[in-house]
Amino acid sequence: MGNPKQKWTQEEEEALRKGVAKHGTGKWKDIQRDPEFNKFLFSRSNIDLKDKWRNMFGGGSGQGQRDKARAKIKALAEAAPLAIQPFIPNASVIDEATGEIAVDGSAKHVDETKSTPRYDDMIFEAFTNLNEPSGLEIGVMISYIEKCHEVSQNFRRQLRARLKRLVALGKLEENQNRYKLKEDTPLIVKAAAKNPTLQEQDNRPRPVQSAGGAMFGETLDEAAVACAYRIAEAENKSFVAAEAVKEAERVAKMAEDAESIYQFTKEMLERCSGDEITLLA
DNA sequence: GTAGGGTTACCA
DNA sequence: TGGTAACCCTAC
Repeated sequence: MGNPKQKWTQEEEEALRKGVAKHGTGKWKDIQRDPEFNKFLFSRSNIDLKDKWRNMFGGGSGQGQRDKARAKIKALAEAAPLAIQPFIPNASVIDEATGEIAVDGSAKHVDETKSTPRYDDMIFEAFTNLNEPSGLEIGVMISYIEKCHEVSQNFRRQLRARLKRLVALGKLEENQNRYKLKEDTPLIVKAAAKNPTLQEQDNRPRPVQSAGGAMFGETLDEAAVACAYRIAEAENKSFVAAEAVKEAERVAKMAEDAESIYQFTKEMLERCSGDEITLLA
């Protein structure tokens, strides 16, 4: 890829926006071919259009909606912090004086770490807090980080890249899409040293809360996250439907206007063709 | 033809 | 050095 990058101009972006408004997302070829926009987009391929739209708004489904989903998940997590991370051994929230897990501290911890820490910190935090001896699946890690931190648009891509990088650096090991901290990674040593019982806790089965407890073999954490996702997903669909209704209403209004103009023009034509002198206001 | 993940140039 | 945006690749 030695090609120099061709930055998008304001005109191109505007043409893309209008093209999407006219044809909808996913109709990149139609937009690109449309004579109205082609004069601005002739140097761009349909793929370019798709990529640019993804960069601008996070893809056809709308990054804004994905943000809303994330916000929803976070809101749920914050609304019920005890339900979401009740018993997970967490070196960050262990009371140094007593050695006990400070459950209330988990919410505080979440708040304190919201200020977009670096990916490495987030990754290691996930390893520490989710403490999975068999390795952490990337989806679980993403859910956890999205729940606890403000993340960028293409956070998932960046996270994957970062994980690969850490594997390459020998800080992590990957096995069947699960990531584990290498034994000699200082973080684990540090966490274990802080709380000597931590390693024992690792091997314990996760306790299940009786009130609305975990179901079907999931941990409570996973169940809560899955639940939050379902709700967010449903709300997304509702939002998309509402947008579609708005769009339909807008098109109907345009049709109505067009009809008025047509009637007016027709009337004028009739008057003019009938030798009638018509004054326009 | 499109979606989504990966790669890389560029910038702060 | 990390983040972003443009470009590339591949599966569907």
